Amino acid sequence: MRQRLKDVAERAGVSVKTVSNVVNGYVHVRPDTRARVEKAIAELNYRPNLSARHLRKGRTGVIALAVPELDIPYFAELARYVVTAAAAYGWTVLIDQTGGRREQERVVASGITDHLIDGLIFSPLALTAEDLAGLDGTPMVLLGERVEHGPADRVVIDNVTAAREITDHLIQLGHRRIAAIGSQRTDEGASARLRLAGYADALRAAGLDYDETLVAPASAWHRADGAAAMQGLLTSGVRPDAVFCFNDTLALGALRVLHEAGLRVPEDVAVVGFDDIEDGRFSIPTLSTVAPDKARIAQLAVELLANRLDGDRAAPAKELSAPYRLELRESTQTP
Amino acid sequence: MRQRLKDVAERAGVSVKTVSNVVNGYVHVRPDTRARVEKAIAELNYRPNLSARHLRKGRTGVIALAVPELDIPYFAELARYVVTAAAAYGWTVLIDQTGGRREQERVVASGITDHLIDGLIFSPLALTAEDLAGLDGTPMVLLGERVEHGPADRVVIDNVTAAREITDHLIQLGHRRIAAIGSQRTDEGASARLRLAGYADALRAAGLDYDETLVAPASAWHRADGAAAMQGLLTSGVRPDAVFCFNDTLALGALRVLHEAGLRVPEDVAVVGFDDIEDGRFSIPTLSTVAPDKARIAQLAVELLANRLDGDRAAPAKELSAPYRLELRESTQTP
DNA sequence: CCATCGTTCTACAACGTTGTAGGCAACGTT
DNA sequence: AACGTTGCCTACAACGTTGTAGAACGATGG
Repeated sequence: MRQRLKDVAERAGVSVKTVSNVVNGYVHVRPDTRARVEKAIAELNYRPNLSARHLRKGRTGVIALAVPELDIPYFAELARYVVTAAAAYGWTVLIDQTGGRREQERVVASGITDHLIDGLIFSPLALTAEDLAGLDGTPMVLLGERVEHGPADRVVIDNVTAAREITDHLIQLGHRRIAAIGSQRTDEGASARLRLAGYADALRAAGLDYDETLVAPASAWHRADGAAAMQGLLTSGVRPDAVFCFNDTLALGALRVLHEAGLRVPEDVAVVGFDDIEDGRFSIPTLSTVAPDKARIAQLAVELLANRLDGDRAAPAKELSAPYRLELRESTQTP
Repeated sequence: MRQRLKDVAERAGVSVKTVSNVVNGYVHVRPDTRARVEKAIAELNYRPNLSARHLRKGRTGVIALAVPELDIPYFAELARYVVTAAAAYGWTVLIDQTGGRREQERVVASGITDHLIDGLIFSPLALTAEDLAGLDGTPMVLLGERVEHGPADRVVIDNVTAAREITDHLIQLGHRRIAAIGSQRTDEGASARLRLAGYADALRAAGLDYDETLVAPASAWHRADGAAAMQGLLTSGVRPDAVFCFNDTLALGALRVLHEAGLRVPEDVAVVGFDDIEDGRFSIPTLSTVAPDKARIAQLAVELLANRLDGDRAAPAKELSAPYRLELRESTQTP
């Protein structure tokens, strides 16, 4: 059976509250009493009941991270960093998968994990600012640009500038017919919109035309979608000499199709991605990409949450920006 | 502020318990009362406090999944399936990363998530049966062969047979100098030991010698470790005509090194992996592998946990086996 | 018309924890 | 010797929920 404070108290011959004081490190406990209690705790293998503690204190020590899909490497890597960053605050992280579906995201946001968690780090795909309005509950930190002007703290990276820079890298290398893969019609694609904007900026700055036939949509951003989009570009007859994929998994799918078509990367077609997932460091060829500082994103998100929890919950929403850098590898440069 | 049953009760003009009955779908509530209560719930946006409910009922509706690392694609994919399978039971899944460190695994097993979770699905790397003995707490389902004859339910796949079959596939193709990557000296590598045994079995059955110089250890099973091991094999001068990597990420690392060495796959060296992660379906070349039925593994694990929670907690530990199949792709066969 | 029964609802206690208020020694100060 | 102060400890209440016991009510059967 599970042991309670009461069991420990009886065994140590003290009151329940004294045991509680020992467990919580309260100062005014005589050394010998403390020792007796600690002995009893050890003998009974006592563990506090977090639900009861939470009920009393209003804190669980658990935060949630909600992402669209765990088997998208970017989110898996991010999850790892969040878990690490949260550990510094003694927090456990509960990970939620929304599938990117608005309904599920709404449920998460409005607190399916009701009262079980102290706060939420949330990477929404489909959620709107309205869904978030009127939410009074759990403190929340948003990742990415999906919800602008929302009521919650945010951590972002400068997608437009990053996309411009990586596109510019392709231009510097002499590429002129640069395709883009990953645009999205729906208004769900906030990242897609910003990266497309950066891409267009770079072309304009270099005096290149923005050619719609070179822009391939991708409803989701998996390898298979990248493969399909690349296939579409090739069969439609437009012949890009470079491709900017809006994330790395799209790029890996594109690499695969280029390989099957007998085109060499980077000699015939250069390819860049976005996210810097581990796969891209070992793919053939290795993948040039925009590398957001995921550790920093996670750390900032956790810090924002910590401040919100300890500080003023009504303070105006803050927005922090995390750095990124370009990782230039074989897919744009011969070794 | 957060709303409680009491607030709803006052607004609806009924007792607290009646609101509780409505929330829990108790039958004997007059339709008009129920409607009034539901109206009040909606107006106040009431959400039950799970901690309080748990304290009272002894159930949280949360289970934990503990894996070594989330950014190992196999575990990320598995996590996805577990979350899906658990949803069928109305459970939320809390995901824990142990890093494969024994100390952390011990903490998780002995219930760091104390009383917060109803059960635990656990994929240990370093834990021993002794660590688990004497644990009376949370019901647990173990994944994999790490802990044999432990006190908990298990879901496994037949690693030895699977390894034998994929090795045999290489032998059937005419390969004779078949290397293995991923063996482990420490007793932590239960999967490694079993896969190595299957590999040796296949060689023996075909009348081939087991050559120690062809067996490369890998302390962890990341891409970088596979790359290092493959590099080691190549520089040591042994010249395998095929490589069995004990998981897919090792294989992807090996593919990369073979590519850098100018060796063609599968013409010069055939490569197989284990796990069937998504990367292997898009790598260049695509990767032949053993494909464990991850969805089934997750489903069985969740079912075992459900039975344990609802049924006899003292019943003898059960062990279930999940199927697998061979996925033969380009890395062993020219298209 | 009364006893009985089922339905609908309420009051109370309890889950395990911690904050608050307070008691009792032992101590130092006047 | 009387006083306040400090250290150590205990008793009690409360967090929000649900199980149990039972009250009030109307319907049913004899």
